[in-house]
Amino acid sequence: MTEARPSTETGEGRTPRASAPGGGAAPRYAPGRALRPSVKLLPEHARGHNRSLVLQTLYRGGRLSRADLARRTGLTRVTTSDLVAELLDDALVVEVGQREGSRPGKPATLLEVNRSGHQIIGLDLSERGVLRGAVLDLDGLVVARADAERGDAAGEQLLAAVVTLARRVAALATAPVLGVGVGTPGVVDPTGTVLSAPNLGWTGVALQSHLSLELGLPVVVANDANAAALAEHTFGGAESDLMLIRVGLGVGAGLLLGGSPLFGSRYAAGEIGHVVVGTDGGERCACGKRGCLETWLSEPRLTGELARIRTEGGSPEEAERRGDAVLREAGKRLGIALGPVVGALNLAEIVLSGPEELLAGPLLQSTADTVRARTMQTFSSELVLRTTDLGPDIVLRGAAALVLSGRLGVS
Amino acid sequence: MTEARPSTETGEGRTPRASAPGGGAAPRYAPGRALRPSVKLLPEHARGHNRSLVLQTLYRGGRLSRADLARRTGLTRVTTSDLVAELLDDALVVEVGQREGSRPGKPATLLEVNRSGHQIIGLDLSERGVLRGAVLDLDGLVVARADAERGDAAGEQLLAAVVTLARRVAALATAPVLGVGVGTPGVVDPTGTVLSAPNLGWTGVALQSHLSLELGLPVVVANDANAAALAEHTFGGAESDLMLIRVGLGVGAGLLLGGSPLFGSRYAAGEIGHVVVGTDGGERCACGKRGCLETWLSEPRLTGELARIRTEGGSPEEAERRGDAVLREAGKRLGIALGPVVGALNLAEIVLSGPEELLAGPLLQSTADTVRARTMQTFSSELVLRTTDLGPDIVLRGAAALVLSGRLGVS
DNA sequence: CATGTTTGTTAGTAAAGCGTACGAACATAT
DNA sequence: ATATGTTCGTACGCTTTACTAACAAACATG
Repeated sequence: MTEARPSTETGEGRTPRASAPGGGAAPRYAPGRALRPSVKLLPEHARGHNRSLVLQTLYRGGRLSRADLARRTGLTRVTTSDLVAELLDDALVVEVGQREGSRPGKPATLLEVNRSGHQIIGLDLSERGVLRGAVLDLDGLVVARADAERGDAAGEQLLAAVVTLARRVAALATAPVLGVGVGTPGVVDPTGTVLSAPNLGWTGVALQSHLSLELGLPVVVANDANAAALAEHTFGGAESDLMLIRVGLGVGAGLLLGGSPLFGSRYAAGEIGHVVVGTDGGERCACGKRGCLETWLSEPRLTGELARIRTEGGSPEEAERRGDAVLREAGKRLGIALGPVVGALNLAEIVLSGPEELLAGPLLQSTADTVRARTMQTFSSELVLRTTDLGPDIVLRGAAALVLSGRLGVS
Repeated sequence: MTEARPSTETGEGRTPRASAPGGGAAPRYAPGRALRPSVKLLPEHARGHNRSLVLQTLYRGGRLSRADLARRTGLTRVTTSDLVAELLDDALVVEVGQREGSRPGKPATLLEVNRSGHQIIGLDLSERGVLRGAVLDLDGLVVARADAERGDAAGEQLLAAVVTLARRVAALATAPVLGVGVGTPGVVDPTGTVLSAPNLGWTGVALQSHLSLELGLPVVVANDANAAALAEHTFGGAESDLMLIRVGLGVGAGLLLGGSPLFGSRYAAGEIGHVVVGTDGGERCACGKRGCLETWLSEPRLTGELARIRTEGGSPEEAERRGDAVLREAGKRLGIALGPVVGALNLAEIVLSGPEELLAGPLLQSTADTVRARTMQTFSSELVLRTTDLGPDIVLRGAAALVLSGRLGVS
């Protein structure tokens, strides 16, 4: 079931330049890691890049022949053919018959991404009280699920629970596992170490290397909001300059700029929950400040407020009116916070993810109105502001997108 | 004097894979353009990358031997030697004697970037009423200057004036010109076309290709604030997650994230002047909204306000007190606008550029205080907020940095 | 003076992509 | 039916790139 090796991953010190490892059917390339300008670039890296390029083209373009791929990528038919042979070998691509329609010349052999040849394991640690896991296919669709009660586990104990869940999910896979993606709350560095996640009781937990060692599989770890943003881009058809806002216990954001996730100087990009918004005070926040975005927008605060209104009586219409006012105010605050970000980044799209019944109505509308009223018209007229279509599985699917992106260079 | 060919630059269609063009001593590589995942990557591109890597290492590291470079880059001594030979050939690097000090082994031949082997032409179109030009060395220091009155030239006429100035500056160069960098206000796309610059009366002006054709030199064009941000990073020792705020006629910003400039989905990133800030009204802005950042922070508005206070009389202490209050309020507004951006991007550094007498005192202090009061402590405690050390030449030097980065891969 | 160290270069090898050329398989014109 | 042209996929040889191995030069030290 598991196919890839334990993956020391980073620090590949002395890479043997041989073509295929003895291990058999393992994918041969760890493609396109971020090309920091301070790293040497070998021809074999170029090959990995081109291999990803071919796969990516096929992933986006549907059924294509080798010649089509060559035309689209700019590579030669020869080279393309060679790369395709490798991908066929690794069971990432399959031939699906010949092209119909009568044209002159030899009929083209159509290729497609092998949707059933591999599966991906996704873990979502961002929900309160429960650890969620799933097996997903290469399209990011959930094939099987397994959850685990979190109880009040934290620290080491929680880490063990995550490993156990991952094993249970892995057992559900019906095809070789391409890798494990994890979306976790907190600050995560690029090596997959959770630097700080108060909700989980984690500080400096080397989640990626630990899981990878325990499972013998490649593992990719990222912040849940970043994962969700990637999901929105890969599976939700979102633009490549995207901000995803997650409303839950707190408020967090994931940013995709020019198609690649933003980490920030201390890997804490997207932590907007404790930004003060507006110049007119506001409630006191747990962090000590007054008027943090979370004091207006978090799920507990909103549901609490709505419940209070309902219990206070009054006509149903009156309650709805007051409830909408609360939601609109929350949306307005979000809009106020987003204004400068939209201006500074020239974002193309903002996506809200969280409890649909809270976000989808007056809140979203009010956010949109506020952003438009507070930024240059050029920006706001081209800005798309919407709620996600990916539903509650967004982080699981984002985890899958992490693996696709990290292992295959597909996004 | 000019050495490089007219530079069709983009769209290199059929690149002959021959090693050196007949033209003689021209640098052979146009290095490290942004590696979009949708572009094929050839071994020769890898070589360009490695060449840049060696040069960059030397640029940052001072005097190093070939063996040193090999150790730092991870490349072999052989490969490094080969790349260095090329760089020597192109007069980008020089040998500067042997290493002193008694160690065993053959003494090392020290190398250095050839500071005087090439020069760069920088143009700054962002100042009111004047076009500024300069010859700079590879360290970004101004060697010679030439300015031109702009008068009320705009559109075609202004474009011609820019070409004329560029020619005058080029005539001042005393070494082969590596390229021409231009910092211009407005929205600039990556091909160097000015999509929109109201101040200059330009819409869709293909500045890069026009200049390049006229001058027969490689040309790089960017927004002035982006250029300034790059200058701050390359010459000012700033971090690689940086936001530079330019206060002048309006307010603009340039962003450097992870060391590379951010363009935004419509290439309009950094346009924060017309973001509404605060929730308490404010003056009406030329753009029609109320409370735009520019209504608090622009140079005309601040100098006007200060002049008004001074003419209104009162004791000097009273005038100073009231002047400081104006500056503090402006700083506070900037801080309010920056809060969400700092939180969303986890910036490491914010640099202010503009009239020193306005920015350096209470304004800066107030901005810093406000940002700290309105963002998570983790962020603010690690955030550096300061005015630039590069002075009024920041855009010229940024233009030079553009050329260094675009032509040599050095930043 | 022998030995060890560091530097920089020479020679040979493996990988990657290109260009050319070729057979296979099809449509269409004669 | 045959000839011609087109498109697809592959085989062969070449160039570029960076690697390994080996070596001479130039120094310090016992």
